[in-house]
Amino acid sequence: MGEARTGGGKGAAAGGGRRRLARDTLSRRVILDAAEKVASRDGLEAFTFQALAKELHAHPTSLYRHFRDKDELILELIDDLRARSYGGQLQATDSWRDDLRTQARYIHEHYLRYPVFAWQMAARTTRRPTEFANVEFALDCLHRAGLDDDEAVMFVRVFGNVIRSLSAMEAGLHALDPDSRDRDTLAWELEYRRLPADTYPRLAGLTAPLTAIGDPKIFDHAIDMLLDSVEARVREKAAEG
Amino acid sequence: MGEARTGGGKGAAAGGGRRRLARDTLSRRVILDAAEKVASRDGLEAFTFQALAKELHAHPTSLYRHFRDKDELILELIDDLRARSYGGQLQATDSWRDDLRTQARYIHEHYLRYPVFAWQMAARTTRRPTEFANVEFALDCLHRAGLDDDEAVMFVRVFGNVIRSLSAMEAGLHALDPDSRDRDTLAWELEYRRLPADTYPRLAGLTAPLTAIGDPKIFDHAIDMLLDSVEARVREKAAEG
DNA sequence: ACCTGAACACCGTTCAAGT
DNA sequence: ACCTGAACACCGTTCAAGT
Repeated sequence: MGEARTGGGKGAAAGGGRRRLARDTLSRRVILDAAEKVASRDGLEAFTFQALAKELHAHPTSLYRHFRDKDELILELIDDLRARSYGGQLQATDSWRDDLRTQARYIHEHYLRYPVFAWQMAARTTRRPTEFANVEFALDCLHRAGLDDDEAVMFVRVFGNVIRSLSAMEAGLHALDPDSRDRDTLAWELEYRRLPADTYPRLAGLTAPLTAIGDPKIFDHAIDMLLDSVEARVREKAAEG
Repeated sequence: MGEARTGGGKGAAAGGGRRRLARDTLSRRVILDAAEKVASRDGLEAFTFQALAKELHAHPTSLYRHFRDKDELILELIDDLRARSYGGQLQATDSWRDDLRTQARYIHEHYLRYPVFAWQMAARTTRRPTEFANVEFALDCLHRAGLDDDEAVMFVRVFGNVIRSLSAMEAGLHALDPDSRDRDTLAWELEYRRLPADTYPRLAGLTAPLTAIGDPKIFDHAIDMLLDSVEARVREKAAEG
């Protein structure tokens, strides 16, 4: 909101008397690489076709030859980043629980590395190998744990949705401007504890400070609670039969 | 992306030779009501100052007298909607578990009713009475369950973050254009199950269909698993002495 | 005091024109 | 074929001017 823009200057459009780009300089690959660079360097607000074109020393409208629209570019980029970030890195060990936790951590880290696209990564289905491999891996872990198909199918979804949505929220928080972020964090630590005891007895009586919404510990706790719940179910099944 | 815009036409700006708005027609209250109307009726894309001004038969820039910027308007609106949606509706019963589940459901429904602001509702701290009351209520439930302060503080955060981020994701899915939504849902039900058995044995061998990302059952399952985990902790404490 | 008009610096996207 | 320029229909926001 109103922070300094990179662009502009005063000279002729896009950097003075630049000459025309050599034929076939642009391609999906080249554009995706530039897109990753711009997104990581300048953030969500700055991720525009004009900024991207500038990075490539090209004209904004040239990109339309290679991608139908911005949405197509983003979806493609999401898959590309995923593949490079944890494509084929997951290895099964002899502990299904550790494996699921490792997977959760990979995904979580990936979101924090590319907060710009967090929301889209969480909600869209790309139908591409990395996505397939993730689901396959989680299903395998749950199978090894001893869940049957119905339970595994539901849990893989609960687990996946919680991982992705929590990661997206946390990543989004990181992408917020630092001022509002600090104000929010402080609110949880201080403001909330000064509320009148008659209307908010529990809040007022708290001995420990409230954890802030963006606290990284929350993610690990949530994952562990879900895994505990699976383990309980597994034990229950063992006792039954 | 490219669907019909409400605005425009060809006549003079903002509806022909309209005359000036009577003095003091505008106020925070009036603007917020119009904002809710526009947001629910036309969705996120259409939620602009120009559309809002049109609804009010006012000039877009008039709104700046009453709100510093769009961000301030949205934050204020979020709190307003929350207060009207479940302000003071929560009543403690004799089951802390039911109470937490009811709270989760209220919040979930609220997000689905206003998907436009789902993301902002999930991540921002408004520091207003409805938010205070929600935290107070959840803390009270956990206290009644038998958790101590440290545990309650962490769990209230895990629980709240999961509720809000899952709700935001689901709401965002509902705000997607129907085409991509249908394609995604079908992908999970069909495409995923036709993958080659040699690379994806677990997926290929599934007897039950994969649940789609947006399936409403997921939310309830996630909540129940977390509550199970609290109950287990409570039992553990009781056993310890 | 409150509302409006003109203007600025941006967006994504289309389409005809240059090389 | 591939890149560019001009143009269109928007954005949020500022600030001087009308009533």
